[in-house]
Amino acid sequence: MSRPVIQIPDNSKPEIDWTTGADQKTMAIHQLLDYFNSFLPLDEEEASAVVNAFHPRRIKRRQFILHEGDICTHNTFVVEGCFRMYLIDEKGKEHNLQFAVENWWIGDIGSFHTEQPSRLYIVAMEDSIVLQIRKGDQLRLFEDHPKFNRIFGVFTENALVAAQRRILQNISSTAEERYLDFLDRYPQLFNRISNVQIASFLGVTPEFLSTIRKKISRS
Amino acid sequence: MSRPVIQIPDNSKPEIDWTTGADQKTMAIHQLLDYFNSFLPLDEEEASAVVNAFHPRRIKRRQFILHEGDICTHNTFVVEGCFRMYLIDEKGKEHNLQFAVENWWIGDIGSFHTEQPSRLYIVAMEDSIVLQIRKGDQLRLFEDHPKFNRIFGVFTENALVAAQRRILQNISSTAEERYLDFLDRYPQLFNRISNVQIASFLGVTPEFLSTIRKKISRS
DNA sequence: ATGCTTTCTTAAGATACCTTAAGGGTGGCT
DNA sequence: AGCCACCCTTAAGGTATCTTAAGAAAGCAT
Repeated sequence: MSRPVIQIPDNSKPEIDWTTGADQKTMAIHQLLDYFNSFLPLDEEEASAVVNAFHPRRIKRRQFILHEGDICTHNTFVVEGCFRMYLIDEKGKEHNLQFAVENWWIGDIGSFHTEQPSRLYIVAMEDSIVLQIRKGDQLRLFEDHPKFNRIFGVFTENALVAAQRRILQNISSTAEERYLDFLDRYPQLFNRISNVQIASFLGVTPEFLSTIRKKISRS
Repeated sequence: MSRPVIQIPDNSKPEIDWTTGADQKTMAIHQLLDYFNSFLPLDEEEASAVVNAFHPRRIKRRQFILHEGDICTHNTFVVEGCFRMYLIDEKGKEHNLQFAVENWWIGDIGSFHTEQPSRLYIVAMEDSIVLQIRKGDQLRLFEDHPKFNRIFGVFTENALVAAQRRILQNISSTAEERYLDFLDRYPQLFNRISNVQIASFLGVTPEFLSTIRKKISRS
């Protein structure tokens, strides 16, 4: 029954063969530069500082880029692919704090900033390509080119607004409302991520999400 | 070094009589400068920029400093007193997103940044004294004195980390665990704020919080 | 003091959500 | 092809939390 039809046209996917040369870094970096430019246009110097500061990396499905106990030393920009960041509680259950797909950032900001061990895991849910910047390089970027202070400041603010929104929803809405809002808000995610993971993000069991979906499909 | 040159009235009592002259602004501002200095020491110029940019204001209990539909035009530093920021849902129920007491910031960052009408209310729970800065003045402060970019960046990051922590707790913990954590985490708040408000912050009804408290007291 | 509002509590019945268990479907791997 | 891992669903019974209602205690206003 009305399971949402999954058709991902693959033609949009820039198939990147990492082995064929230096172009891949160029392509990935270009995507990041476009992204920065959409916030505040960069001049040549700033753009080349970005090129120098970020390093590309291929991540295989199920590969971790952060593990509990590690210090989060990199800030990560997703060029292609899909990640989730989660916590494992005392009972051994996973709870998804965040997803990240193309043009999203991911990392444990707390650990990155304080340099204390993280309690979080970040794992690739698909084969992925990322650009990473080390903390020291990011600080240098901020000092040498103050514009990045502003840009990253806006990212953090946006993340905070989204987090506050989610808190309000968690304390005021039912799981069904949260699920409907998720579908509305993240159309790029819901046909790409398993319901198990979405349930964990919403804070319900997969079984209960299933009954919610059944109820919705009857409407 | 940098302790800004601001006259401190010898009177160490926090009792502020607004009518007796200009000292009150001095005292309030001094508290804010101390606060900034505890993050990054300010030089004289920066300190005097703060003095010029922030305006003191007395807020009476039950008085609003932000109302749904308003655009949040100020960033607010609490010198003395206590506030809560909340949302009213479709059913007319209030849900507390945040509290703020001495040396905390409060405001609807989303509305402040986008200049769109807010959906939130901010109200004083006690007679209070605040220092406010207008958005334009804050931007000017950032431009003229880049250090404030960093300082406010740290504030925002800390707020984001706290918000993420709360999300994880909401999706992984029971109400009792959340309440115990609240007591642990905000000892300055729990004997100052009514249980009705705490319940609304935790996302439970006051009745249920009452049964939680009863259960805890029996241990 | 008298009343009015707010707070906290208690309890009974309802609803949201979880746990456990089971079965079927799909895709990857050999 | 066959097996295995993972995902999705369904259902029964349990727990967490809400709703409604009521009453007692504490603060605030007239």
